Amino acid sequence: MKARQVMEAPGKVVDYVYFPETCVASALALTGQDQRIEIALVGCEGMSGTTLVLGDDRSPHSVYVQIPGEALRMEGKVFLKLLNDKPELRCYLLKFAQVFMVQAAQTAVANGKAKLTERMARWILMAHDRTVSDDVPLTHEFLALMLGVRRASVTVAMNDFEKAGLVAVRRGEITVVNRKGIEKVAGSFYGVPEAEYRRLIHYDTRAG
Amino acid sequence: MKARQVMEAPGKVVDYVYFPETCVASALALTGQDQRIEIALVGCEGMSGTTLVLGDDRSPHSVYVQIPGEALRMEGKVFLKLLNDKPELRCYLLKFAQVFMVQAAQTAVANGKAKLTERMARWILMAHDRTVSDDVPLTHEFLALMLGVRRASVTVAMNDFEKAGLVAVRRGEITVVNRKGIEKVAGSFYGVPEAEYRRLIHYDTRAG
DNA sequence: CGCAATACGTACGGTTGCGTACGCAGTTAG
DNA sequence: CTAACTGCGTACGCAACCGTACGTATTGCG
Repeated sequence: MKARQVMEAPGKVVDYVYFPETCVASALALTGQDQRIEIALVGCEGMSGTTLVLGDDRSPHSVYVQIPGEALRMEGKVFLKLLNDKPELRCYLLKFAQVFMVQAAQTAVANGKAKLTERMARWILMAHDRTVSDDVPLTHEFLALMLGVRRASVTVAMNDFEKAGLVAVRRGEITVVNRKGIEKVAGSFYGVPEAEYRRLIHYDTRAG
Repeated sequence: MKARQVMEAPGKVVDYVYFPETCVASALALTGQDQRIEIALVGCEGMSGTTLVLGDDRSPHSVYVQIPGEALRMEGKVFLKLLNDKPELRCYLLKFAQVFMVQAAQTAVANGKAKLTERMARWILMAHDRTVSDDVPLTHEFLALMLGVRRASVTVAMNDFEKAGLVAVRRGEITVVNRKGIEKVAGSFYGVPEAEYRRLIHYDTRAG
């Protein structure tokens, strides 16, 4: 999967569901016109196309690849058949849908109450959880789109992070240096969906 | 149901599911410590306890009555049995879960990109959709909690709304006067979950 | 190798909303 | 009746972030 490759488009029928292996995808919510913001990240812990699990056929969000890598995909129709044949699969995937919802809810809290640095730390941690290396290939421009802020604000905040020894920054790439430190910055804005995931699906992320 | 009566507490097992008739409930997301904000409103169009529909037994949110009124309730265990016996019921309720998720997602967008006046207009409309009269009994203090802003900010914004002839304000009560006008203020931050609801469940709200 | 495009650094005034604080009015309780 | 409480109006300095803009460094491409 290449960067910015589309998995779901808002209002469109979901033709394929994707199960990321090493790539990471962003789910963006959008208003009727223009305004958009990220609500969740999906990596190997989840899937795109949860709307099918919930019995709908169209996506309410825009989902696309944020960090390139590999993913498995399946035709929507085949997936639906599988869901019907294997009740335990649906049961499992419903739990991921719940985690997804919790992630969206926590994003709402963060967007409403957290400062930019806290939100950015949260985002870096979520991305880090879903990548194999410590490198997150992403431009400030895109991160700004995700967080719904100016590109320049990201640049300034990221430089502060670098000065504090939390990350290393190169053109189009961010490297996690001091994860604990970033967790400290994110504070209580990071961790709730991750804990929920562990509780429901019993699988450990980097967060431990 | 009296105001502030609890339907779900975060991390607790959901003993009862509620189906509001004339009351309106708020779902709040909270971080590990203190920070909280509303992510969705639930009225007669939906239910509390969607987590049970998704196969979990604990609530990730705090849900309580915001506007008093009547509601039906059912024991969680009975509800689960019913879900298993009636697949079409589960199918229906999964769609509401999806609408709930979209509502949370749109709240995330609004919290990230909208101004206070836009968010407040959005909230008033959502509450209005779920009440029978045009009166929304609610203090500025509580609305501030919902929106995650200062109480004083709500007061100022609400007075501006009143001066503009959009609402009438009395102690602890807001009356919708010019709904169209409020919709104009909310702009594209209102309407997405409502359209989704109509699409999935074919039921018209006041908006329609 | 040179040019264009991309990505990042920086700056400045302006707006929004915060934190805090105080006063007043309506409402309830003794 | 009066005191306490709750809800609302208002004020002031301040921090965060925006919109806009322009400059610089790196990269890709012809």
